[in-house]
Amino acid sequence: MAEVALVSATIEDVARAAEVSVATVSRALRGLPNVAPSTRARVVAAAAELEYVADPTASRLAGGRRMALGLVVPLLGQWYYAKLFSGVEAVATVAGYDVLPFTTSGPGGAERFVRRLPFRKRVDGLVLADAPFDAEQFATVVRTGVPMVSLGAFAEGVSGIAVDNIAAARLAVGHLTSLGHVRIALIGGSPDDPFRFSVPVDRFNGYQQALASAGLSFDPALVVPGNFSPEGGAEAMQQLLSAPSPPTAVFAGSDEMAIGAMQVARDAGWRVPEDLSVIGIDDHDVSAYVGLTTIRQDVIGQGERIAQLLLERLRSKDEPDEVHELHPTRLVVRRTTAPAPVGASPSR
Amino acid sequence: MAEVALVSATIEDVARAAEVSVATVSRALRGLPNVAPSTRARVVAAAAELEYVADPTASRLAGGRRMALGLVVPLLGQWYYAKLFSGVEAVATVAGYDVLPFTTSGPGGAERFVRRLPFRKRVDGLVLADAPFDAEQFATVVRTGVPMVSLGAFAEGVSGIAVDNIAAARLAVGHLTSLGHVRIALIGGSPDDPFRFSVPVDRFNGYQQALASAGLSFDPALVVPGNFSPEGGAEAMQQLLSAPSPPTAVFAGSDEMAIGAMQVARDAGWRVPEDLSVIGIDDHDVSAYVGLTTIRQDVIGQGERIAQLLLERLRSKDEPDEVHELHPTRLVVRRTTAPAPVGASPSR
DNA sequence: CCGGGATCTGCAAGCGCTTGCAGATGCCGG
DNA sequence: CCGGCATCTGCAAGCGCTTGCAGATCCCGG
Repeated sequence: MAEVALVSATIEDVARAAEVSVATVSRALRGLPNVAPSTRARVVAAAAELEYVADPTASRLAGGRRMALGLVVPLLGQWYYAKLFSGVEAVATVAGYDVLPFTTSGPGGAERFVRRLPFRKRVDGLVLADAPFDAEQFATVVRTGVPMVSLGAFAEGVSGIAVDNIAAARLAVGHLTSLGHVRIALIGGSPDDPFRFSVPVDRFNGYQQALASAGLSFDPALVVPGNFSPEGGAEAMQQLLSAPSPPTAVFAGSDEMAIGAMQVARDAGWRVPEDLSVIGIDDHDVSAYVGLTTIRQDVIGQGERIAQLLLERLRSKDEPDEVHELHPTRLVVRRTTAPAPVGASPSR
Repeated sequence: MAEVALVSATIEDVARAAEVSVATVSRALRGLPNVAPSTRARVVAAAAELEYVADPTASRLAGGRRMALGLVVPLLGQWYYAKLFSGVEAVATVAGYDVLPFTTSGPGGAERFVRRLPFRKRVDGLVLADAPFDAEQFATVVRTGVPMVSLGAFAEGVSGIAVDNIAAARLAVGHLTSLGHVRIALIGGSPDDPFRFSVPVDRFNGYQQALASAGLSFDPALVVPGNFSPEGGAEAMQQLLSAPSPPTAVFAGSDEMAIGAMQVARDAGWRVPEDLSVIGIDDHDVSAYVGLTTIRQDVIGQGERIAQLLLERLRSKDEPDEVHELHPTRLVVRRTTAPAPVGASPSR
């Protein structure tokens, strides 16, 4: 049993114990070639005896690699980003990388992030998730030369993945039109919403396309921002309810907004799905349990994939080809969507 | 406009540009005393011109402090831990610390964590959140000498905070008994559940105390594990429904379990709250929007507080007094609890 | 028995900072 | 006008590793 390690062993202690040089210890412990098996065994034994672990800070300095990935997200603590983080973290950890979160919606927001570029010299690569940057800000970030990949929105020069938001929106709205709905509202992020960048735009486009496919007209009064939160969804629904000619179905850009919206509708005496159909996007952990029809996406899987992409990029010396992957979504029908109420299809 | 910084400036570049020594640059930029104002200005200007930022890795090595906090949680990506993370991260960031997550429920679980002690030499301090360690494992972690604080369960020798789970459970069950409920089920973590450690135990005790206070008898058949997930809550409810004498009210140890339970009950034709009252703990983001009555706790606030506690501990040279803070909870009555159905109060 | 390549190991120079110590300078009161 | 102290600055030794290079050893075929 070893003593309490008030000051823990360094590589030098191990070298002394194994009667080799520190260089050999370093090579032996990291599994590098050109170390005699017997030597390696001796080193490993000494290291174990001393409970030695290499100081990552020193390794990083000497090795020139930070062994850390940055994850830029609007905020932590929201369902989507928490799942994303766990996916990224899982893959990064296995590869020996730490992952450092950077938020762009805290105090100062994206502007502060771009002014400080806090990831400089701390990470080897960056995952930009729904980065709310304008073109100039984006260019500033790119100019740091830090390898990066993007999630949720594609940018020239940067590999990335995203779900096909246009397709997802079409899937959702198509489900509603196939149920006979004619007045279909969209609760999205606001146009100037920093969150999820092009995501709301794509979903809006998909929404319009689906309406067009079904021969339905587009009514701007049925499009309201929802801020990707239950509160925002609730406010949006409030607004829709007071419209001169309210919708019979709502497509919300996230399940959290959908849940907020449903609540308001029910409070106002509308039955879901009899009077109002509601569909979301995400398949949030609780969605199955509130019966919400939704477009499912695999957020953890996206996190894992984007981390892999970044790690590959870091491994390959030569700049790899730019890749833009579209991840699939799936319609999950539950109990918040139903055929349009009869006689409730007004203006056309 | 500076050139593209393929290789970024080091402290030596700045020293050269400002015509001072690297030592002076270091002192000037960090705001240390004994630097002439004019010198400091010159250094700051040079640093700005070169877009210099100190390499944290080098600072850490030289400074002897890792400037990182470890956050040990069962898993990321769950509501509670995501919120916690964001609270910890906010405070740590302001103080210049990174926060590294460590999960204890992934592959290998707590055992792997204790065997590897992956936080060694990487963090200056550790937040143990609902650490699922037995006494021996806990001792091993403590023996590393890394300063630590705990969240969710108190341990001798370690400062920490927690919500008063006994009180919270009493509050919840008291609410139900005051509504006339007599058969009240508890959905908690399982006894051998790694998650949240003493939390389920405390809540169980509070549950029993509240029953006793109301003069109600305790029925072990009404206590089932729920694993702190919606799925677990659903399974638990399934079990309760098939009990010979089912409950009229359910107290779930988390809102996610409550939501899962409600769904199953409703699927089985029970009306909530007319036939079955349900109360949770947490006040999850969506709880307000599904009308769930709950015991609210401020998770982000707990994260902020525990981070402060740890930072204070790191700052003070002398070992500070051990502190055990109990954080308040609050009953939030919504629409899932109601008076016990009449004529439905059987065995007593 | 010898030369040369393959293997193994050690030396020492960093990686980019921080910091204790000492030297240089400037200022004050006596 | 001088000694002494306070203020400012630089020197250089680390922090604990990694890695290019060269020396030492060993083995084999010729």
